[in-house]
Amino acid sequence: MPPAAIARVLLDSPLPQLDRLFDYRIPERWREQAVPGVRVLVPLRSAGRQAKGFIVEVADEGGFEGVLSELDEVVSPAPVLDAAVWRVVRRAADRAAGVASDLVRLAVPPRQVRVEKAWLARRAESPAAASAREAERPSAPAITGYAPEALAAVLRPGGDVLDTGPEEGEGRRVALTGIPAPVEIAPGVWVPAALRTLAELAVATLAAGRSALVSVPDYRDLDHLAACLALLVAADDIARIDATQPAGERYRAFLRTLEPRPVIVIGNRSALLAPAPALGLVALWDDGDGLHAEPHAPGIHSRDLALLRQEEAGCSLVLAAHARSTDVQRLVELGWLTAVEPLGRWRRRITPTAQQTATDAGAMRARIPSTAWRAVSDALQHGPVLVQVARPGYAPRLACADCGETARCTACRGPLGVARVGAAASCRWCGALAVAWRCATCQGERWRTVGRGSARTADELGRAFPGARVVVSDGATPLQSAPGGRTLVVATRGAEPVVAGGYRAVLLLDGESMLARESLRVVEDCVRWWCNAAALAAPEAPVLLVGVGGAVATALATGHPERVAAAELADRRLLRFPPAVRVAALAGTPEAVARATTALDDLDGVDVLGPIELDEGRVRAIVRLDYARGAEVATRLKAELVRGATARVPRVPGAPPRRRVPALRVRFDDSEPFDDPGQRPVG
DNA sequence: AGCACGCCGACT
DNA sequence: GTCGGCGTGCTC
Repeated sequence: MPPAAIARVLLDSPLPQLDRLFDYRIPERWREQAVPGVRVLVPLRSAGRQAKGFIVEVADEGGFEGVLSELDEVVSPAPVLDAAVWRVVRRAADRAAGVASDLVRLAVPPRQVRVEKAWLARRAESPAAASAREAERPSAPAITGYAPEALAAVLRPGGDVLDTGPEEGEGRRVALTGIPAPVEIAPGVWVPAALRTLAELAVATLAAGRSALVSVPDYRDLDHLAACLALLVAADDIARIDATQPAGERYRAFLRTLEPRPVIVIGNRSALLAPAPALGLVALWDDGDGLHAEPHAPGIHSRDLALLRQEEAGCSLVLAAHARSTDVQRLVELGWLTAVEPLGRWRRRITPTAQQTATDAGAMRARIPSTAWRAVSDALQHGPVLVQVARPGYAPRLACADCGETARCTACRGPLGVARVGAAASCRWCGALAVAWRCATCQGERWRTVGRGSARTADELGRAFPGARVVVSDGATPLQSAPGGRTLVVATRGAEPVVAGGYRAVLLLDGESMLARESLRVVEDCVRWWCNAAALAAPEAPVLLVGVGGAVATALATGHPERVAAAELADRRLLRFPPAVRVAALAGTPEAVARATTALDDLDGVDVLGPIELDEGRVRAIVRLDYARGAEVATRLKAELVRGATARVPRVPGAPPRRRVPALRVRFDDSEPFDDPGQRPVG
């Protein structure tokens, strides 16, 4: 086939009105190199003005009627935008009324010229290397702790969409409950068993000659996963893609995923958009973790990326967690995912323990019921004990000593707290020291501490259990692992370290205040935090949850956290809240928001909450939509975004700088609008 | 975003 | 007569 004459190019621009393919004539000198996936420079509108972009496809004739410009330059012959990745990116952007290039930036790391040149040179000189290494394929490991037949479909090689009928697809997409205990993978090296499971699944996929993508929410998970994989496969079989790496290393890992030899890609969100040949498995750990929600536009959740990637590749999908999210529960109930549990002996029970009313026995004793107190004492004889608390610092909140009103920062209205024993009060949002503080309500000048953070809990436990070493692990300074022996580990939720052999007891404090947070997802978040902490306990160790009762406690006591997800989902269906429906938050000028909601007026299965006032002159409305309406709503909102981007903001005469704030912002599937911003956690 | 095009007010 | 203000629209 002769080289094509026309390149269809995606421009690297965040503007919604440029989010489509532009045709360019390929000049003779670039004919060989102008292939799909390469970075290019193209003229845009006027000579001299250049835009970066990617060739998405080439053709002999374009659909464009006008006169075509010529491509300026093929930046490099490396085809960095993979065709399959492009299809996923396009679909993901369309689903969220977003701009594809925002996702391409996530999928394709910034170019590193030296690294790329070295890679291209190596590739040119040894095309035989790939086949030579075929012989070194790892042997398939067993998947520890699960019935082999439960995961057989996940591990079946092949899996092209075309040869997979509905029956054959059965069991290929799985909601996997993790094994709730740490395991020793090498002498003295302990990791959460669930991450070993993901490593085993990935290696089994590689052994079948296919690539695997594994995405985890945070870096401690990633380190555990990497440690497991390092014991099972060669370093060259693993590509680690995460944003904290030096740029060169990251780009080298990314280029590895472009090679024809199958690879295991690990990382966070970006790993789900790695090219990876012959994709056999997409796996995601702990989809409920907030770190899987992308803060940047267009804010696609890792779970959605995983689902789209799996669908595009027709491969296996594993969404693994200790506690099921309502989103995964929905997919299980739809039959889209098959639930797989570890073999029976691994059911983890969390024992609810009633909160005692305070007596004169001391504050700490009141906070810890006597049964729990005894359990901790006993467990400390045998090894470390984990105490989970809700908040970091010494005193998470201060209140006016006179009127009791929450003490707030004079600069930003954030809540004041005390980080360490004897430290000065400071704002938990902006960090400003509270000098010359006065109560906004009663003008009082003295405050008192309210509640206990990790530091204060550690302080008190240290005194209550003399002879025990106390260590603190919180969001600011998380520990990957903690020492054994007679140790009390006080950790904020999500920052619990792993200890050798597992904790001999786990005490979950502050359940009541964690549940009191005003958030749509508070219950499933709490259950997730508790189950994840419980999973760090030794197999037979007691796990005690203080001060939580009701159906949630019952589900946890019987070892069935998924029942909480089912009940929550049922509630959300009644209320028409996500994930029973999809939502789109529309923020902007009242006119732009009104026009956008009007554009959706005639659609069934779509309703609008609000708009409500935000800050100066801006409003927000929430659109709720049935899943079946997703494509139509996204298309119409995208059209509104294009219009809003070109229409000017009404100008105020005499106003100094004309704000270049877009008239309309659209964000799909973000539950933040349902949460109380006043209780925003920080750090 | 940028940049050109276009249609009304003060100017050599 | 035309220089240039910024409102308007487009980018293969």
